Amino acid sequence: MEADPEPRWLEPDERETWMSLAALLMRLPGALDAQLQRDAALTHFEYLVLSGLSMAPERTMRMSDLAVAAEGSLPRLSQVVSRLEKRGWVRRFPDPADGRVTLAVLTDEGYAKVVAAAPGHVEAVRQLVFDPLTKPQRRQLREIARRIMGAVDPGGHCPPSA
Amino acid sequence: MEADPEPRWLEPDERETWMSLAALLMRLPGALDAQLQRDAALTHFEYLVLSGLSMAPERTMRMSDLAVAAEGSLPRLSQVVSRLEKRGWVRRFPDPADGRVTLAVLTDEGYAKVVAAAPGHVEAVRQLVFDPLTKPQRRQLREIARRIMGAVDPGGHCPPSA
DNA sequence: GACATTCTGTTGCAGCGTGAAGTGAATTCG
DNA sequence: CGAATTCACTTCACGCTGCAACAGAATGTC
Repeated sequence: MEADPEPRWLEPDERETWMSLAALLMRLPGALDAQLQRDAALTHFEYLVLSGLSMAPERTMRMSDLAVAAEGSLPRLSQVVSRLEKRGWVRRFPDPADGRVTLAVLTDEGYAKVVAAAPGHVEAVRQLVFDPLTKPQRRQLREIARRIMGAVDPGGHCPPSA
Repeated sequence: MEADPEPRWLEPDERETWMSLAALLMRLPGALDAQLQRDAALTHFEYLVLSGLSMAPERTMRMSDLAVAAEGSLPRLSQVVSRLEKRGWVRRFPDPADGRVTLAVLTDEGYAKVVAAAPGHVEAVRQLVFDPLTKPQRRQLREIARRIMGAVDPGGHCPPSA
C-alpha cells in the first residue's frame, strides 16, 4: 500500500498532453450538446440513438444492441427511448420471436428529425474537430482514438488498426 | 433554412474518426471516474480541484480561478467545494483584500488525500491513454487536443502551439 | 455621499445518469 | 413436467450538473 515512493509519474510534456486532453474531455461534449440542444432540442446521446436507428435495417434494433451502438448503458437507453417515444420519434414493441427482447423502431417523424438535425451536427463536428487539424493529424486522430478505446474497453468492437 | 441539399458531409474515414472519438468521449471519463471512485472515493472533477489547489502557492486559490483551472463552471465548483469542505479537505474564507472574493485552501488532510490518490490516478491515465500510443502519437495528441480546444473555447488559455 | 452598475459567489430548481432492485420471459436441469 | 437460474429490460432512489435567480461587496458616476 506504500511500497512505491516514486510511481511512474508523467513526464512534463506528457503532463501537458494530459491536461489538454482532460480539458477536451470536459468541454467538447458540452459544446456538442449545446449545438444540438439549441438547434434541435436534442441531447448528443439522443442524437446517437436516433442516428443509430436510422442506419439500421428496417430502422429497427434490439435495445441491447442499440445501447452498445450508442456507447451507453441499458438503463440509460431505456429512459432516453421513453422520452423519444413520448415525442413520437420512436416506437417500442416486444420481439415476436423472443418475449424478453424489445425492438425499437424509428418512426417517419423520427427519421425526419434526424435528417433535419444531422447537417447542423455534422457542421459542428467539422468546426470543432476537423477544421482545426491538418490532414495528417486527422489520420493520426483516428488511430489514437482507436488505441485508447482499445485500452478503455478491451472487449470492444473497435479493432486497434483493422 | 433549407438551401443546402448537400451540406459538407464527413468523408468515410472522417466518419470513422469521429465515431472513435465520440466513443472515447462517452467512455474515457467514466473509466477515469470509476478508478478514482473505487480507489479514492473521489470524482474526477473533485480530484482536479484538490490537485489544482495542491499546486497553487499557499495551496490557496480564488474560487473563480480554481473553476477555470478545473475546467468547470462556478456553480459546479461551489457545490463541489462544499462537499470537500464537509469532508475536511478544503476550507473557505473571504479574501481580506476584497470581500467579494472567496479563497479556498487545501487542508493538510486534503493534501494527504491528493498525495494518496495521485499515483493510482496517474497510473490509470498511463494505462488508458499513454501506454497504447507510440511516441509520435503522444506528441501529436498534445497538438491535436490543443487545436480542438482552441476551436471549442476560442478565448481559452491553451495557445494552439506555443 | 448616494445610487446604479458590475463583479463574485451561493442557492434552488429541473433534468440527466448511474447502480440496485424488480418484472417477466426463456432456458436449463433434476 | 416443474423449479431454479439466466437473460432482457424497466423502474426506482440517489447524486451530480447546468441554468437562472439571488445576495453581498466593490466600483464608477453625478
